[in-house]
Amino acid sequence: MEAAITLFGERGYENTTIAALAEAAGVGKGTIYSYFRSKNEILLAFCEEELAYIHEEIRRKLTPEASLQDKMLLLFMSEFNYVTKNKEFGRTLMREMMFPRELMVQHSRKIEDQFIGMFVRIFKEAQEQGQLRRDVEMIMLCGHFYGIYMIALSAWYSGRLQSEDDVRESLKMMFEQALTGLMPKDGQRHESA
Amino acid sequence: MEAAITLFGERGYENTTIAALAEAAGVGKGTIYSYFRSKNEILLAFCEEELAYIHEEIRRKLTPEASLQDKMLLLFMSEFNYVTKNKEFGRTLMREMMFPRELMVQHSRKIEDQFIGMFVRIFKEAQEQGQLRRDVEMIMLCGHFYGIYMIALSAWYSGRLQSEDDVRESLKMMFEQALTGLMPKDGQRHESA
DNA sequence: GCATCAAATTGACCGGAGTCGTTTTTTATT
DNA sequence: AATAAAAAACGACTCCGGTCAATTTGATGC
Repeated sequence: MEAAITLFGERGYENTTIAALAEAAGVGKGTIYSYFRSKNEILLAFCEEELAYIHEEIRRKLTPEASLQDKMLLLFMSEFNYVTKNKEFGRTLMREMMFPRELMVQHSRKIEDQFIGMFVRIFKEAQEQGQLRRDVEMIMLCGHFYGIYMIALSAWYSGRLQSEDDVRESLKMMFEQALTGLMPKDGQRHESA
Repeated sequence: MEAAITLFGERGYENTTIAALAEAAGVGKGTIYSYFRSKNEILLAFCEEELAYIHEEIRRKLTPEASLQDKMLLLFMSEFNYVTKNKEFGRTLMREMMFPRELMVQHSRKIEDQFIGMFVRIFKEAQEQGQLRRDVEMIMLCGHFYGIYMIALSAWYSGRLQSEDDVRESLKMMFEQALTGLMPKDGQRHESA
């Protein structure tokens, strides 16, 4: 793991070979595979540690009196900055997180659960302040917000959103829309030309 | 492409080697790489064709008088069934679609645009019937619905949602919530115990 | 028919992920 | 200390995606 932190940081994930990792760790190539089942598993283990740290940091930055939107924005933009510090690294991570192979499911779940923990805390506060419906399951709320984040991230990877600011603006707008709903308010209905 | 359709169908994407593809097509390995830049590019090209066909089929099934939710459900469940017919094939496709490498961006955009075309048609109808706000950009609407689908699909890949029915139910519920909004209606506010 | 050049084709080759039979180290037993 | 058994470490090897220099094909002009 120490070798991974060093080498992934230095040259990125794809440019780090297992052989190099083994050498840096002072062990044989085969030994690595008796602790990790694949190169991607090393990445996830690596991120599990890193993200736990980052989440702790986010938690400290979160001011309880901020609006739900602002909290979400802070959380996801921190995440975004971490994931996209190295574009190719983040891509591999997100691919493995969102669409894990059978072997990786436990890992990606563990990381997801870190997220869910933070979300739930924030959502409960928001419910108490009357900013969020109480009749929507926590896991669904997570889904709504994370779904929006995923789409924004994906749009960034495909070049539809180009800058960090584009991403922030999109998130902000979509959070607002998700909260108020996509249906017309009754008054606005039937204004068709 | 013909060889790809045959072999991907027979043994799946990962179990098809470029060498096998070349042999089946009756050409050398190198020749393939003068038409496609990578194995994944073959996959995307393959899906571009397939999906165009499937989308045409969906379009035929869509009854104009159905509710927005029902239309979306039909569309995404068709998609879901296609993508998950072969789990590993779908995983690779979704990974490449959502988090494309620089080289693949054009391809994944083309496929996305097929989707967006369908969405826009449906959304316009829904707006005319007063089922959808008019002050939200089309691309944002796409984002909301596709985001929900992505999350559901991801939950299926990570085992949180186990059956097709679980996925359908989740989609249904989340569409409803996205339409009505996650904020409390004014009446319900401040009912905290 | 022949020469020339561009385009297309090819498969030997390369690098890296992952496997496996062998060797080394550790632990347990007498 | 000697021996046996279990665990850990190892790196040569396999497999496959992708590259590239060499070769073949085909078009054009004389």
